Amino acid sequence: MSKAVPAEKRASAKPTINDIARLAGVSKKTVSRVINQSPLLNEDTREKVKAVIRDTGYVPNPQARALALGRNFLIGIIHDNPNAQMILNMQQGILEALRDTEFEMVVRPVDRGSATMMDDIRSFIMRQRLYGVVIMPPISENDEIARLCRELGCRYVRMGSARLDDDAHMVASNDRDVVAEATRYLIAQGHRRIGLVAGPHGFRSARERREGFESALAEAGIRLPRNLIADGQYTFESGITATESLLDQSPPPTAIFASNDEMAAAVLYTARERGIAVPEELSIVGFDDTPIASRVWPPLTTVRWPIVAMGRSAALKLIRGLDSGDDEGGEPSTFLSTLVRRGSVAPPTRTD
Amino acid sequence: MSKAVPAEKRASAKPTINDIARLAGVSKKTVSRVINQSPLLNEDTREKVKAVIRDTGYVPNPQARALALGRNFLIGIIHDNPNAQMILNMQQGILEALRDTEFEMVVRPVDRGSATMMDDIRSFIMRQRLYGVVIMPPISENDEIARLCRELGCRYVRMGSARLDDDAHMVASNDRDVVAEATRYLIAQGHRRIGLVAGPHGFRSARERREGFESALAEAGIRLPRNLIADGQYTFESGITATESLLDQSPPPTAIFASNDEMAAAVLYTARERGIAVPEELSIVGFDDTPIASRVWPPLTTVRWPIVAMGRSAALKLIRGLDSGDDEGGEPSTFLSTLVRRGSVAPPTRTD
DNA sequence: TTGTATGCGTTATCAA
DNA sequence: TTGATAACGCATACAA
Repeated sequence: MSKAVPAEKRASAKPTINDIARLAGVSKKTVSRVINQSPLLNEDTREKVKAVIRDTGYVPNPQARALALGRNFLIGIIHDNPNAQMILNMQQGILEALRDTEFEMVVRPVDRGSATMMDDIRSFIMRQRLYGVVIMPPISENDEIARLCRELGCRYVRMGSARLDDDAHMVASNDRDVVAEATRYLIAQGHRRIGLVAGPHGFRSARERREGFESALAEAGIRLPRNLIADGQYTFESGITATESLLDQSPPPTAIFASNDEMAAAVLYTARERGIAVPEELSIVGFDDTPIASRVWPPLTTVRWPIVAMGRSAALKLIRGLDSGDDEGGEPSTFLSTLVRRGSVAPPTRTD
Repeated sequence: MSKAVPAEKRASAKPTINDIARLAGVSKKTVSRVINQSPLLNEDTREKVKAVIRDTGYVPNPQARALALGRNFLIGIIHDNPNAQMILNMQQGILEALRDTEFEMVVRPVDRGSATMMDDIRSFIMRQRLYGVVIMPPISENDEIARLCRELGCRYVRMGSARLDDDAHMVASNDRDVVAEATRYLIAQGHRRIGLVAGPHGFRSARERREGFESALAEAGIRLPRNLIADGQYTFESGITATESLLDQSPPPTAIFASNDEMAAAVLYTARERGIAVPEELSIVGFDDTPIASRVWPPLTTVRWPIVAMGRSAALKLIRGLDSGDDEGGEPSTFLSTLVRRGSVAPPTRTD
């Protein structure tokens, strides 16, 4: 090919694989092998090329790689989560794992109410040729999405409150266990009439937390009257309504476990509104350890799950999937949440 | 689930521009012209090709376009923001603008303390060949980053509390005005000793809010003693310290304006800790209208800025930059924040 | 162990 | 107004 047409390349132009090959006196393919860490390469050649790459500051063009490989170096994060802090913590964990790799993170909020949600996700994955996706709760509980990912050949990891999938596709917390622990803590403080603000029907996390709550009561031989369970939707507003129905009982509960912090904050808010002293007349336990839990007065006893670590692990599962088929000896799949004890729990001052 | 969807979407058989050209009986360049809305095209040809595109469900491959064009269809969002809700609202606004376009959003948190921050941003923009970036406060106040974007030929829009750049590169709120309004509201309630929890030095938003506060006091002829100004860092913890120093004054203020909600929550927290009744003994005003403002008791009077609309506008400024050189008659650059009155303000019960 | 030729899906050049 | 052909930067088969 003649060099009549192309103009003299500017010194500032980004070097390409051709420049490296020319400067190192090898073919492009050899440079490509160095980049992709091919095992069959003479060490001297490898070092020579590496030196040129260092000197020139060469970085492979991700778009060209994406085109040639038929897939992009993008990790998607799919969520329909109202909890901003959780999403950001997850993003932080994922980005920690992606730091110093060629991957970038793209975010896609979805609307579970939308009729086109599955198609949206499909075109998101297809168009961007995503390398993999991390699916956040509660949308992660939707098995359809996991099936779609498999169908499209897109790696995925789901985050959730229980094991919904095999180890390679899951980072889970032990919601049931830790809620049982939290409930035992309330019982140990002397509480017997304990109310539950449950999460929405159909949410696995809601079920896990409820079952943990119920199992701890059963284990202590405490009967749970039906009217001490109020349904919530994980929102502050629904928490208000649920709390009102609990506090209207006679006698009212001396403690309430709310299935997330939003609703726990609503319990506290409602108690204040009614002039009920917390924790003296009413103890409260939440779940998530979002910032709000530590910013209200009194600060809320709650459950903290290691979301950043889960995000990091989820991303590593995705990008490590390259070399190791299974995940044994790799990233953990279950993460232990812990009870954080703050000022919203005290022994009951009233006994019935 | 999505069986009604046209079968062309199968992963195995994605049509390419060649397929469209063959089916339409034209060259690929002509198809390319249709895709890119080239003006010099026979209408009949255009319609014919469009019909084939519709029928096949053809979608151009973004990776190939990125390679050929030398730039990607990605909008970056750069932030170093501790306020999760603000980031998510911004993301929502940007995504609303990007919906039904070929653009995707990629998120990049940065660490202003890091020595490599500028290099991180540079390589982020260069490697991904970003189409444009939205820069969130407070990092948006850094003029170096704007200069870097210009140098790299990357479009950018900054979000901030004041106009730091020209219209095409800025979405700003009127912090100074609205804080003056909030302060006048406190004065109208009868407050004279009003404390300020200021934001960090060097933050433009902190300066704007402080100046709005001071101007309203000056305008009412109220002298602001030096010891009624406490420095904060926009964090809850710093708000605690600042509030303590204010409440230790004698006499203490009857109202406090905190430069963001995190610190306003800290004011409330500290007041509760000391048994000071809010709003009877102490009125509180915050800024941001984050979820926490409406979830504490009493709910906080605060300033709400239209972040979703600002995000939408920022993204539109970026992707509209194509056809219209200037931004006249286009997206607005200034957005009006509003005072949200809740229960944390009341007339003072004590007069000095 | 290394190189050559070709493909990935699109856009740009320039001639028809 | 349209089309043949060459980029774009990298990876893979297949040779050497």
